[in-house]
Amino acid sequence: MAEGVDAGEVLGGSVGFLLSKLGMTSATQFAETLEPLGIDPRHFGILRIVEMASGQSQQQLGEALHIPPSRMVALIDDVEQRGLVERRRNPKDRRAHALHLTPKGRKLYDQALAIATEYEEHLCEGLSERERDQLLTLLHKLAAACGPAGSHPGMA
Amino acid sequence: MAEGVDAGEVLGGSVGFLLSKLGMTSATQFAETLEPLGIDPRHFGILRIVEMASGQSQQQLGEALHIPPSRMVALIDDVEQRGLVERRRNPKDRRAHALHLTPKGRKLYDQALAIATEYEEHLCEGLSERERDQLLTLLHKLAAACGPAGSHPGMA
DNA sequence: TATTGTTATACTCTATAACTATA
DNA sequence: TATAGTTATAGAGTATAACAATA
Repeated sequence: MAEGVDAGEVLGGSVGFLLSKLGMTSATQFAETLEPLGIDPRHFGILRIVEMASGQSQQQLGEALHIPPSRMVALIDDVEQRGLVERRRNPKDRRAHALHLTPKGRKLYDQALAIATEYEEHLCEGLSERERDQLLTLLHKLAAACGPAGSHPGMA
Repeated sequence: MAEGVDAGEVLGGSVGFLLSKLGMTSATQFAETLEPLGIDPRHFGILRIVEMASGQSQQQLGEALHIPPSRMVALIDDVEQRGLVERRRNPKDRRAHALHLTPKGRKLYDQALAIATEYEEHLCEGLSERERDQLLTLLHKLAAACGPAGSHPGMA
């Protein structure tokens, strides 16, 4: 039998350990809820930033997300082949690709947002409204101290 | 210029997003503080579980951590070559390796624990004692709802 | 000459499954 | 025959740097 060993619950009193564990678990679960849409959290991140900053070039977005150019190619290829994002030639600078959501992309982004909201509810369902606000506040405090804002390191 | 795009701060109101982002950031930072010791968080996890469950076999520990046998080999090879963990033949079953910390391994584990504690302090230094307790309580609540306990998924 | 996007190469990490030695 | 540990192989994902088109 394998239960001579009880893994884990020693560092349960550590914020860092819990944060890292919960962060990974919730990210995995979120990815699973996104699966029916055929995308993963990184695609979601791309759709989100293209929506926020329509018409920007690949490398501009890549810089904002700390993704190297060569990786952006594959990522954008991916969402483009699904008909979610469109590469348009910029007439002012024909080297650059201006990125835009297609109608299909916008629709799917909205669906993904809805799923994200739903997952957020699920994640927090053990918490009262007040506890949830507290948690958010505390996490923001931590985030402020924990390195210079920036985007989600999971993209990079 | 690349700052036409302000990445990230839209989902800042999401517990899931913050959790995942902070978890990854803190894990990376913790790995960096461990670097002077020549180990990373996974080695630390191995040392920790060997310390907790001395004399267990590779596969018993692997099961507890959800690490497949073939990966355990490389991991244990690693800590053994550094003289931190010892594989002893079990006379009762000579197929199995009983794992033990060496004196050097124990010393390094203690050092790593000290570093972990120090990093934990650093991580929480923006929080009052009371806030820190609150956060810990809230994270535990979340953890209870978020899948069946288990060990840190980063090991598996 | 510098820059956007692309491609090619090489490297790391991992899981799968074959293998050995013991049982 | 079944199990502990090991090794071999193949696949995914990635960064690096060379490359083409345009500026």
